[in-house]
Amino acid sequence: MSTKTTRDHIVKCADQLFYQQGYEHTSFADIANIVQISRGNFYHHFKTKDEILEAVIDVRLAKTRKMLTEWENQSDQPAERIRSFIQLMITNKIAIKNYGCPVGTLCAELAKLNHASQAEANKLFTLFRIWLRKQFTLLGCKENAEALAMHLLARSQGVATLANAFHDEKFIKQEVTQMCDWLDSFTSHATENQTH
Amino acid sequence: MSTKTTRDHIVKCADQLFYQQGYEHTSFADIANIVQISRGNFYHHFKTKDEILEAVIDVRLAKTRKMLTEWENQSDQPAERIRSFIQLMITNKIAIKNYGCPVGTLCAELAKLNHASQAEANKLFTLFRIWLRKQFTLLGCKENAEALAMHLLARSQGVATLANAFHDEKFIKQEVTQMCDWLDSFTSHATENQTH
DNA sequence: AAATCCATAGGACATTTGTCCTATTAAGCA
DNA sequence: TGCTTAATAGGACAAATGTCCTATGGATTT
Repeated sequence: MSTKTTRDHIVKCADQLFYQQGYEHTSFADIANIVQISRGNFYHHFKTKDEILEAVIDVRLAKTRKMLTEWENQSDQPAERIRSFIQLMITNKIAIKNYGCPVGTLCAELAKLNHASQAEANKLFTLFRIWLRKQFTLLGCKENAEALAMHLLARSQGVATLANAFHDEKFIKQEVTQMCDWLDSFTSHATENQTH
Repeated sequence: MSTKTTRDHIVKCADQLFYQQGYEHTSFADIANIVQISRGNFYHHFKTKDEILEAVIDVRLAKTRKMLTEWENQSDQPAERIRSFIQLMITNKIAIKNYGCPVGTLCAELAKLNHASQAEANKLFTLFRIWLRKQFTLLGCKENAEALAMHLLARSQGVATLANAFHDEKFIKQEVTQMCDWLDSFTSHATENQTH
């Protein structure tokens, strides 16, 4: 396998299971089964289930930061960068159809559980939020950048929720096209500062 | 209390708890505690936890149907009816901020659990979907009615998800205003068949 | 070679959870 | 009034879950 340490392997498997089955519905035994490890050994690496969750969130945060940086490096045009964000839904459309958005569903679950790691998980949203705001600012929408970032984030979330409920990937494509069109309307006449 | 039978009371309390804490995270004991009933008596009304969930979903479906009918009776203008749907987010903004959308979060959870009642819960979405499609058709957007219904549904879901994650009701107001503006663009020139 | 430390295994343990059984009480009906 | 059925209470029970302890094996260091 590609992971080096046992700990990394545990986190990787837990990450997947938390996404597919939810955090609460995933038991120690579930993870141990997949990792092929005894529960005793398990406890040697993580003292509590919450600790695993923290590690999973940390990994997701790191991966997200890396991804956002890559998008910035791939193009110096903010519109193109934002398009990378939108296109991510296409790349992950099968997973989204089956399990929803990894960020949205985790934050929603932790909110219901009133879990201590809520704030940490929400940072995932914040990463995208701030990054998008930055790109919209660069696009020339300084005044509305924050609202536009939240707006786009919300639309993505909604699309993921419905695609998951209706098991419909075509809907993702459809909405992604609309979001791209919406984005284009800023590059063509950005000075209007419109929000649509 | 306003409920008549014990069964109704159980369903009412379970409904609330499932919304606030999630289905899996709500135990028999939790419900019994609030209903002030013994677990033995509990089992007399519902043989399994799944049965309670079914009853809760049935109640939600009935309430939703009633609400949609009322919106239709309150106005014969489709645009006004759709506005009722959008405005619902304002009415429930505090609950949405605290617990997200009752429909979206339930469907998302049941999807993760791969629960047998998934399809039944999704009917809640379908009710809104079909109703909205009908209103958009009446508005003169026959070709795009289905896409428009899904689009509006998705936007509502996204707003609920983010308002919950960021504990931000102001964002709900903000987006509701935008959705109303978007809706207005159909009444002013409906023949263009635009989707924005 | 001896000693120390880390990884792993397997099982113990208390608690919770969903489920179910039995006994008692209340209510409707003949 | 007597009988049948429904409602309620309290507890039993097995399974699962998160947590924790102890023992063994292997590796590194002294």
